[in-house]
Amino acid sequence: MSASKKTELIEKALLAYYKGGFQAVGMDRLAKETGISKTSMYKHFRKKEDLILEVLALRDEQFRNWFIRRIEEMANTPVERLLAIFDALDEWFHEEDFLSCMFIRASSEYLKHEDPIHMASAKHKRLLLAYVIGLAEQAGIDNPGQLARQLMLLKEGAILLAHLHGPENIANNAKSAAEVLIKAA
Amino acid sequence: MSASKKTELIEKALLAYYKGGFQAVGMDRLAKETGISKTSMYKHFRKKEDLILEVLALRDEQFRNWFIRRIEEMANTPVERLLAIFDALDEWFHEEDFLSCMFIRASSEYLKHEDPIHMASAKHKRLLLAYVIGLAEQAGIDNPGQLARQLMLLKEGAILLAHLHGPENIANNAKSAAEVLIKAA
DNA sequence: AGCGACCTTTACCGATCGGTTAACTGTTAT
DNA sequence: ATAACAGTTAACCGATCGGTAAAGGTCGCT
Repeated sequence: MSASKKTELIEKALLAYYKGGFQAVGMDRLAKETGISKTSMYKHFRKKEDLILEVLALRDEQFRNWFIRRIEEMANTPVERLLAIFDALDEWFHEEDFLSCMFIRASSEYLKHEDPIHMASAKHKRLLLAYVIGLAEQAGIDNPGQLARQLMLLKEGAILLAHLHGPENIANNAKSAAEVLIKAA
Repeated sequence: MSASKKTELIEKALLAYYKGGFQAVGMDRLAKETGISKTSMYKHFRKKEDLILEVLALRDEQFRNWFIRRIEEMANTPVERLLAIFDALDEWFHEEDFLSCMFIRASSEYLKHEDPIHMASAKHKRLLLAYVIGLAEQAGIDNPGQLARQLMLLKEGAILLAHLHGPENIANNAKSAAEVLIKAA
């Protein structure tokens, strides 16, 4: 299998896991859906966990790229960008196949803090937090870490409730809370 | 099996699922851990899903009782109680075996909106929201629904990040955001 | 004692799980 | 022609999955 085939496998696995869940999608089903035999998969990944970790690495890159690019397209000043976080979320929530955040779900399926999959999920959230802290610093806010963490609370809560109760008004509600928090900071 | 035995089974299943996850804990393992044979279990539950639904019903009752009681013990005015939400969360996050919220996890394992387990999780969150709306109304806040939903965003985000990054300062951070939101409302 | 009704246990079902073995195919070098 | 090699495949492994059937115990009742 070529390197591009490996990439293709990871991309297809990402879609299958996103639609169906990590534990629920087995290696046989993955082989059937991707058209790649199990033996070929296991040439590249010692364990299922290793494949999942590569899937999460791809998703981390994809999502952060999309999220940050979208925010910077939609707003130009740091403060506006802090608010644009929630406009980007709103777009995401209204995608046809939105099924929560892959990393939230991963940490719910792999519960223990020492689990590599759990740790990868935590890392993704930390990287996003770091970006938001950067925006808060550029905005000249006192205690940018505190504001950024509060906006992340709103963001994670919004993802959850958009999945549980549907996307209507969730992001907007979070955005108006964010406005208040930013003005106060 | 007596009715009390059935209750005992549900209680033990709750602990096993909370520690290990719904999909990861199979019926055989459950039978071994509880000392109750599979056949006996299937006398009372047609499917595993039915058992999970009863476990979630118990958890819903347990958690909401504890949460509301704790809030009302800690504070007396409606506004103070809106803030005490986050003190109660802080206690929860620091429990030794805290492993996120059972309903968040359930909705991450059973993704589809039509899934009964997913729906039970959504219902739990709606019941909690209703309680918070009640507090906001008692506090005489304009648009109590909006404030309550925003506080719920903070709450769900706090649960997630306490699970992913550890409990330190998460609830406190959410609480100071809540103070700002309440003052503005 | 003997019958039946209930409850529990053991043993089993086919399907699927994550993971491996060994045989097969196609290409290249000699 | 053939040997060596890489890449792929189907077939298989023991374990476990959710769920069931049949046998075994225990009880009150006659």
